[in-house]
Amino acid sequence: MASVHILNTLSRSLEEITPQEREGKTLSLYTCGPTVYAYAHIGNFRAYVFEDLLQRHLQERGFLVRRVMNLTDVDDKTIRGAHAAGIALADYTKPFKEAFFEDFRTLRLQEAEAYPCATAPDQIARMIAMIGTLLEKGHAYQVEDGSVYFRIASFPNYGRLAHVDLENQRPGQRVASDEYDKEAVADFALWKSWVAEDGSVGWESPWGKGRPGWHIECSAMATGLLGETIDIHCGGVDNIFPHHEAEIAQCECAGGKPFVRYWMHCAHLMVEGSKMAKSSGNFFTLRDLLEKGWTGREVRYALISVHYRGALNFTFDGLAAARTALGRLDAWRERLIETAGLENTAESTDPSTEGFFAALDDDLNISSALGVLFETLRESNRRMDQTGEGALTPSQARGLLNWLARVDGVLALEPDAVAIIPSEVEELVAARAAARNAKEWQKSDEIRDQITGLGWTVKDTKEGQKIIKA
RNA sequence: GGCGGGGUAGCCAAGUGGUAAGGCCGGGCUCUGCAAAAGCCCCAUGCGACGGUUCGAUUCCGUCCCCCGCCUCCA
Repeated sequence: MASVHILNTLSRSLEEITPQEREGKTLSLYTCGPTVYAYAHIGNFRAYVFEDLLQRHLQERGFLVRRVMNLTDVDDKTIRGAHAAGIALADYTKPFKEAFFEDFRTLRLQEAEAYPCATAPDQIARMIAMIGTLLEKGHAYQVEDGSVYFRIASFPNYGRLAHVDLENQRPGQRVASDEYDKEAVADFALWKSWVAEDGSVGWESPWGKGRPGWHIECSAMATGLLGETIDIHCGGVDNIFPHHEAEIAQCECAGGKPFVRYWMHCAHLMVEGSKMAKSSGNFFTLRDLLEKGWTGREVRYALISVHYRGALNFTFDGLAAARTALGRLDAWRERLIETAGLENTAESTDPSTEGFFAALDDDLNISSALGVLFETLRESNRRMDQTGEGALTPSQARGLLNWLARVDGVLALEPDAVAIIPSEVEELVAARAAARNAKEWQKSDEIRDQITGLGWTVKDTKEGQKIIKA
């Protein structure tokens, strides 16, 4: 039985992932989702692609993964955006939510079990209940304007995840005007009382009209849907402090149980040496890249092919490399299909191919896994070049295809569905075949130009003409 | 200042106390009417710098240099 090991941010050591129940197979996975005030950029999606790889590999290893991803649809930025647009908050966030799910599918991310929204009435109710509990237990306090803050001094473990000592922290640049009467600078808002800029945004609570703080949103949604102790919690490294630290404080103070067993964080996507961020303006959305002619799976490959804990420099050279590598994989796949023919029985693959999954067991070592994939590709191509002794047999090809199906289950990089070839193009291809048989090369080339003019590319292979969308 | 991640061929990148995976680019060849595609082969005496330990270090230890991130609502 294979065991999956990951680097736990909390312990900073490699740990084997095990279910909470002795004989169980289920793992709960909570992943911080987007704030829907704009289109998510591909830096955001790097985290989601990493989480998708994690989920798929855990499934390959026999676990049942219950994944929840939240959508933050109320915060300063969404309120500001709605206000600027002069529309209701829900109307402002709706198109960004829809776009997010569209991008999600384009990148072949597996569906989560639930996507709770912070503004859902049941979630708001849960947040209010949690805040009430924290107040009762003395972990929170209300200030003059009605806002409620978490009392960090009441939770000695605060800072354990990030390994920070609050005494050594430099004060941040921002000092919000509504936080002047906090007990301690580091105390964070659980409930923000309504102010004029909030417009129509606000919910009634025991502390008056207001809205939840960002941290309590995640705490409430995570424990509400997955239970008081979650197995794996992921996010970007920038969320370790203070967001995840705050989540721990809230959940463990309110519930009294350990909040998360394994914390995993992925490094940033970089652009020319700096972190890709909306605030820096150096970002690309998936839409930007699709418009430039890149496909979802090419972007997925580029994002998935670097280990999640290393910074990934985003470049168009990198995308081009992804495209070429995928083309090789596609050609190999087709060759295997041809070699396998109608053969049903599969010969087991070389044991070394299991190295692909073993590499992922080791904290998702994707580079090593891809190394196995491409070595397998070359070795079997070599054998398909041969005839007679040593040549790849149909049943061996079938075995490799079966293995490849498992690899696809984890990487999800199989080719897009073949585009439907218009009858007009089909006719030209047939005419060209006839011209080629008659060795009328000039006519053949003319027809090829016509096909190209219609937006298709024709290639002459040993098996005849192949047509792909240009 | 505190904490964390990193410096491996033109680019991306894995890895190991015993002599450097893999991908892209580039070069060669094969296939081929041409073109394109594809396949195979080649491509780091070298792993930020300098010391030390060792039979042997890119890998361990020490010192130093450089890059990036977080430090209160950024994945």
